[in-house]
Amino acid sequence: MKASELAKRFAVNVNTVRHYVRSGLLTPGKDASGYHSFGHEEVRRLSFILRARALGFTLDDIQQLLSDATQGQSLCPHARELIELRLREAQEKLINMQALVKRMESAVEEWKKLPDCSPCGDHICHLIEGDHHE
Amino acid sequence: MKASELAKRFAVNVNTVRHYVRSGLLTPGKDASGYHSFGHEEVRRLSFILRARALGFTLDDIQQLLSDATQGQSLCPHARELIELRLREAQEKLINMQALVKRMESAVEEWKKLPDCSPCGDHICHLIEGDHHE
DNA sequence: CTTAACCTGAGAGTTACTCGCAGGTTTATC
DNA sequence: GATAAACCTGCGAGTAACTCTCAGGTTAAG
Repeated sequence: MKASELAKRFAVNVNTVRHYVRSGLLTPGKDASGYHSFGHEEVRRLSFILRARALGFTLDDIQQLLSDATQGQSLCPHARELIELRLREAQEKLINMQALVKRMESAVEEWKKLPDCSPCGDHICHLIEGDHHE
Repeated sequence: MKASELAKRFAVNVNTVRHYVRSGLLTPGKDASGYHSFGHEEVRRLSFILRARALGFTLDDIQQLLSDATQGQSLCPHARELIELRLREAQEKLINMQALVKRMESAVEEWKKLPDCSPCGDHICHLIEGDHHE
């Protein structure tokens, strides 16, 4: 199976597959003319990668887990540890995003009440510099 | 005022100030020995940049707004247009983050009920590959 | 006068792709 | 059998917004 076929099968960009090859997450063989040759094992690995990615693991995490696996170790403890770390990070990021969206939404609302202005010696843009979102 | 003093005054990393200089957001003068010299104008610009950044504008947006301002134009219409765009993007990102965090939280919960395993021919990690989060 | 502390620009590293390129391969058409 | 369209390859660079490191120059302290 060639890179483009694999990509189509999983509905991902061919460049994503190539990116995974380049970063060592996938290690296909080569056919006579130098084309990648993905077998069952690689299909399974890509499936694993996409699942893990959807659960918030980084590509580096996934690399570590796959390398645990090839050493025959149980990677579950490692996976549990990593997902809790990534979850904490994601929760923090989520809180920041929520606050940002709120700030943006109130700014848009407030700005509706305010007229346009021109930059003068005192300010660059009274909308952005104003005290309505402090 | 030198870069490090400006950074301290706004409680940002010196490298952030340098980054803004490098990307043309700040254009300080130079003293006799080649050190940056930030005046009132630059202080005001940095203040503007940080406010705008906190409202979700990208550095590129801010660059555009500042360039509107130096041309004496009212940048308010532009600012209103940009913030609505960035708000829509942020809302979408927020929704994705919420979904991700939910997926991660249920995975962590589900995994608590499951034992560790070793990789075998059928799977790499039954936690990640399992159907409990479909 | 030396040394520590500071400054500079430039370059690389971060994340996870995505795109473009030059050059080689395969397939289809004439 | 020639040619062209449609693939494939590795590699380099671009994305956002910093952050870190480096070598080399400057200044303040002892």
